[in-house]
Amino acid sequence: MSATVSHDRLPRSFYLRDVVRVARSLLGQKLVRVHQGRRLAGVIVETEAYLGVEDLAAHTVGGRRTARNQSMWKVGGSLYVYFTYGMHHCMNVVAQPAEQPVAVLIRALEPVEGVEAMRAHRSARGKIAKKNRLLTDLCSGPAKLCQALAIDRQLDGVDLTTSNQIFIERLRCRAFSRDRIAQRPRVGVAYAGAWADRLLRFYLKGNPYISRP
DNA sequence: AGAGTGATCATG
DNA sequence: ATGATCACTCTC
Repeated sequence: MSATVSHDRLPRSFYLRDVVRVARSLLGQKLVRVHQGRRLAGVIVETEAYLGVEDLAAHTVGGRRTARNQSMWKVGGSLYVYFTYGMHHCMNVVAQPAEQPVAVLIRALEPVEGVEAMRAHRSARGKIAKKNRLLTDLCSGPAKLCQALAIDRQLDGVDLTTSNQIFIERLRCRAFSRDRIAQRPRVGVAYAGAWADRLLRFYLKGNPYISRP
C-alpha cells in the first residue's frame, strides 16, 4: 500500500445515473490527465447537461449518430471529445447506459496539479491573453481546460473508469447541497428554442474559477 | 462587437 | 461537391 493518500476513481455506477444528477455530482470531483508522465489535474467547478435526442442543443438531437458524436452513444463513463470552430476541443462525460446519448460538458476547473505545465500548454497555442496568466483564467472555459490538460480527439471514446491517461477521482462522497449550486441556462445555445432556457448549467456559487460570472 | 479557423453535416 | 454552421476564445 502506498503511504500517500489515494483517492478512489469514480466507479461505473456513478456515471450510469441520470445525466442531470451526474452533472451536479461531478462538481467538486477531480479530473486527472496523465500526460508525459505527469499529473495535470483540476477540481470540476462548472458543468452543463445535454439531454439527448430531444434536446435541441445536443449533438445527438433527433437521434443523430455520426462519426463525430458516436462516443455519446457509449456507456456512461465514456469520454466524448469534439472539435469545433476550427481550433477548439471540448470534453464531455457520457452518462446513463449505452444507447442513451446524453453527456455532461465540463466547462471549468480549479487547477490543482501540474499548473506550470498547464500554463505552458496554454501559452504554446498562439497568443495567450495576459489575463490567462492568472490561475483563475487557466481553465475557465471548456476549450481552455482541454488546451491546458492536452485533451483532444485522440482521447475521444476512452473509458474514464479504466484509462490510465484520463480519469476522475472522488473528492466528495456526497454532491454539494442545492443551495451551494447555481443553476442557469447553458452557454452558447441561443439557437435551441425552448431548450435554450432550460436550467442545465451548474456551477459552485461564488467560485472564482468558473467560465463567466 | 468581430475575427479567426477548419471539421462537420445536411443537402443536392 | 458545396456551403452554412459551430456546446469557443481573444482582442478590439
